[in-house]
Amino acid sequence: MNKKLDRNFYNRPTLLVAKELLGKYLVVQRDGCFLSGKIVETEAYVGFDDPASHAYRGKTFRNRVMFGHPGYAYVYLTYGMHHCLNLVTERGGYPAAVLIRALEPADGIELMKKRRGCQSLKDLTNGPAKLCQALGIDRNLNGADLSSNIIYVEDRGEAVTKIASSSRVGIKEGKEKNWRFFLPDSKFVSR
DNA sequence: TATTGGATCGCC
DNA sequence: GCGATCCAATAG
Repeated sequence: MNKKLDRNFYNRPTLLVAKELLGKYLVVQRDGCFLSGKIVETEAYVGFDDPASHAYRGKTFRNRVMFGHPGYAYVYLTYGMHHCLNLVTERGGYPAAVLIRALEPADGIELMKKRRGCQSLKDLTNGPAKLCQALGIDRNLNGADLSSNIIYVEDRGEAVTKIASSSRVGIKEGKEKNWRFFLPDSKFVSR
């Protein structure tokens, strides 16, 4: 019943992918551990003219994965200590990705609690850096293929009824774009 | 080569 | 509200 999202899913307009990722499950399995969570919050970063995007000033060593083919993970370090996970969308050569901002923990909750040093279910994965820490996502997964068995997103057949949008979080420019999408009824949305 | 500030978090 | 702590992008 669970269906892994393939490259065709990611090779579409980023805003559409960002919305359709809501309600799907992010899975990370390594070292005999199976971790997953339902995606409840995303943000889109699109093209050459989006001042909030890492790609705005052109291709660099850090952001090169964003310029590559769809269906790969772009993981970067921010504030010198936190990792953030993006899923690359749209055609090769066009920089676009969806930032995964929050999950509802599903599988492997005990390991997530241990890694986060936190017992509260609500605070385990309700932020982009928190979910990376909980699932053990770091720059070793930068460029990872989302059609692999290490990291991927799957559809578990759950219907999404309500989606809300707002300005993106933590950026200075590009605030006029409502490119943050979330499930308004979820307790696991950030902030 | 030096400086600055960031798609954050957790504690004060 | 603020410090932690690395790296990329700027300025010089």
